[in-house]
Amino acid sequence: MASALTIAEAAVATGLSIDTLRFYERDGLLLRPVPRSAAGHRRYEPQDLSWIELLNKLRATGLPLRDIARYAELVRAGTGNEAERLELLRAHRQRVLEQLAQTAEHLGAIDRKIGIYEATLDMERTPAPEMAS
Amino acid sequence: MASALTIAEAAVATGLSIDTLRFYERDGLLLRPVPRSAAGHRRYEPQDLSWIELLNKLRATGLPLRDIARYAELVRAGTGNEAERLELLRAHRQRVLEQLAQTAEHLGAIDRKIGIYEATLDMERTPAPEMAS
DNA sequence: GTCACACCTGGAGCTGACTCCAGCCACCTA
DNA sequence: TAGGTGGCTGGAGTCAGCTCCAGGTGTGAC
Repeated sequence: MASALTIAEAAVATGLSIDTLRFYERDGLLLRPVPRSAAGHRRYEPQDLSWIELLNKLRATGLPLRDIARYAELVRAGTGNEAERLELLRAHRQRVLEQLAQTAEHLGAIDRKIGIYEATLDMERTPAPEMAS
Repeated sequence: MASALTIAEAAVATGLSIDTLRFYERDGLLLRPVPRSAAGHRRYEPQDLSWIELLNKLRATGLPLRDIARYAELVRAGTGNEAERLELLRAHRQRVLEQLAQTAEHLGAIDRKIGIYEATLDMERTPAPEMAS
């Protein structure tokens, strides 16, 4: 089994820091305690890494760690609570959509501001033609 | 001049809390100290409110308060630094675009996850037709 | 065997962005 | 003139999400 990563490798693979990986585990954000080597060192298996990838996506889209912990708890509890998991994801999806729309709108305002500065600077570079000459 | 708002009114108008309005002012995020009434109470004028609206958009799109303070500082310094302001806004715009793209991508993954749960629950509700009968 | 190295734990510290509080003042109303 | 309301200040507290640290262990290289 070549496919178990050390914590340093897992950090590179997931884009998280070593400290953050340990912190997430302590906080119950993972589906299980990461398996250990004989020496007690963490060995991340593919299932651990793919869960962390999902976790990263949820976090990057703004789901608080508390909610991710709740979701992990549901998954750990096994089949039977799929409706609640679905509800959690749908609620998050909804917020993400709203946030996307908002951001796009605000981006428009920022773009207009940029346009104004561009015009200002353009005018400086090519001043209005002088009256005589 | 009916158009100057108390801090309580400004809070409603901007969606910020009274404490946050004072905090932003203390931290130099506004273009000027908000004018005061004879009693020393803040009176927000239209120009203050419209700056706060821009501030809100920058913040809502993820620009750190430190960078907003820097931008405010440039605006306060008057004409002559438009290139730097433009640079700041363009850099922010770029990050917002990247973040939008990322979020949209992650949303896709979340949607797929939702699809899986929906399928699971659907199957439960309408079990496969039985063999005999 | 001793050195470096990667990793371990529990707990403290930090950053960003607020939020709350005590103690005070000014205006209005009855 | 007494009480209530709304605002003031400076400073402390809070919360999320990490990040750092001291002191310790197991493993391989020389």
